[in-house]
Amino acid sequence: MKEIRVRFAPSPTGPLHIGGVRTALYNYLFAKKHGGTLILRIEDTDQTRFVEGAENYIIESLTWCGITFDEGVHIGGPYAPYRQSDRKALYRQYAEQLVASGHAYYAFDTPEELEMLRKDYESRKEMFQYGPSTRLGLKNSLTLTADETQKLLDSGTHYVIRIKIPQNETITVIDLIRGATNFESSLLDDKVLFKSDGMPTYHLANVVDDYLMKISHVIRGEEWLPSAPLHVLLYKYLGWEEQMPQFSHLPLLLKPDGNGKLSKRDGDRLGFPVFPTEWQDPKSKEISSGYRESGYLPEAFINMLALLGWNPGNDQEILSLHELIDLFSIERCSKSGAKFDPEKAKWFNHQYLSKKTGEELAVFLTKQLAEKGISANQSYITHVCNMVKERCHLLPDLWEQSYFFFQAPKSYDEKVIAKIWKPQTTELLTGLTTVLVGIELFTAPEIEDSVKKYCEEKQVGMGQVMNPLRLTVVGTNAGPSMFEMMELLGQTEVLERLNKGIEEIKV
RNA sequence: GGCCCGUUCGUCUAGGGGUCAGGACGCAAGGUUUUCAUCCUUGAAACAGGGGUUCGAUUCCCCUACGGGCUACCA
Repeated sequence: MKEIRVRFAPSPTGPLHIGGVRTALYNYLFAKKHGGTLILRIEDTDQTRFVEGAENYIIESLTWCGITFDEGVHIGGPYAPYRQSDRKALYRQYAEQLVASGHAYYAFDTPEELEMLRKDYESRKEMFQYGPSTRLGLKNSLTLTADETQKLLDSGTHYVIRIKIPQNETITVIDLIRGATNFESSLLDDKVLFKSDGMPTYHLANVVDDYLMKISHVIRGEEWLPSAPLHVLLYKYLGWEEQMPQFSHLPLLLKPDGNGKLSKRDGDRLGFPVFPTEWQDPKSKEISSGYRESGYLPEAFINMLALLGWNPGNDQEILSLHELIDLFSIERCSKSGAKFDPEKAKWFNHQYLSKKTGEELAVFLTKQLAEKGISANQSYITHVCNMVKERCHLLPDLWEQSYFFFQAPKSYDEKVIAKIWKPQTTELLTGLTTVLVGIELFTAPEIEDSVKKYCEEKQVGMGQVMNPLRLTVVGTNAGPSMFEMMELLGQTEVLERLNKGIEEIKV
């Protein structure tokens, strides 16, 4: 069987959004599943769209996701270089080979001429197509004599090389997800393969590199399906039909609301990240938020993404990277686009977060505390994490759910006071202080015991005491188990807060 | 406009000629909890429409509608 070699081939035109990450992920899963090789190739044939730092961003954000490559622009490999601009010298010969074999031709029309032609057609409500029906009326090596063509070439006139699309052929694209799709060649146009700046277009570079790098499967977004017949033709005309990779076109990721494919704007508009990690535009300096910075765990992020357009065929939703590799199959990818759901992304993160150990989470909370100038000992922080982790969805919740372990309340929630602070509360709590002072071993069970006894003595329900007590200790009516919390805070601290509360809370 | 792809609860989806059309997110109601959250239980919620084929179609075929993608010397 043919060796499995797949590639992720982004353009460094900006940060990679989650749709791109998913494409990378599916390539990764496919490669790992079949013991194959995953390659990172940078497709930077359009130098006008180059964005500083984008390539680096792609590498770093995928690394955060846990997606690793076997060959690529950042690690080299047997088919280096892996950046198309570094392979520039290589493409011209293939374009010229196509001209020589009669499957392509030189075209000398300027962009301005073509633009005018398009406008002209448009005004007649028609679409201009550089193809079989029009190419004989344009300035190219098909209409010029060999002499004239040569003269233009020699004089340094700008030219492009276009594919000569055949007249009445049906081109079949076999796709592992969608099956066979037929395209009529007469509806295709003579796409530019080689640009006047000496660079190939995507179509040529992609086919040449996939061939040269022995790519066995092309897994890419659905937006490439319409140009797949062109690629099939290229393999055929270059004489590489036997080595043509198998195609899979992934469905698109759509906006959570409304219609259309997910874009950067949607994130800003709806308040969720569309990029794996934070990105700052080098020109506008505008910052786009990332999943990492928003407090998502990479495992959760990847798990969520994997299930957007693929599923294992059973009800299991929480899947480790290892399980994903094990279960993945390209045939189980869905055909229709998936609307992205930010709420479910949070749910996934909650699942992973609550299963982390206190030690693991302490690393994050320690960092958050440091930013606020708070320090505490590690075992205390670990304890706190264990106590609050199940209440957290995103990493910043660690602090949101536990701040009162690190600072006494500065104020008390008015609404809660109104609801629970009764006329006899002050007296009840004052009595409680003497009970708490008397506890020798300040542990949760001991405290619970004493408080229960106290309530029985006073003939009041636990809530009468516990709710106001929580208010004095936390500042509001939220938080984990009071008794465990008190044990962790310690007798002195609890009494201090209690006394302060009794002092300050008046109805 | 043309070409191509698609269409199961609001969303992600399973299923596939005879099913109570299953799960998850979200939502609602109960329960647990001294509180909030978690958690547990329950509930509402879907086969786009019309024609075929068939004893039977959500499942197969066709048409329509709707959605999406592409239609650059961008990728």
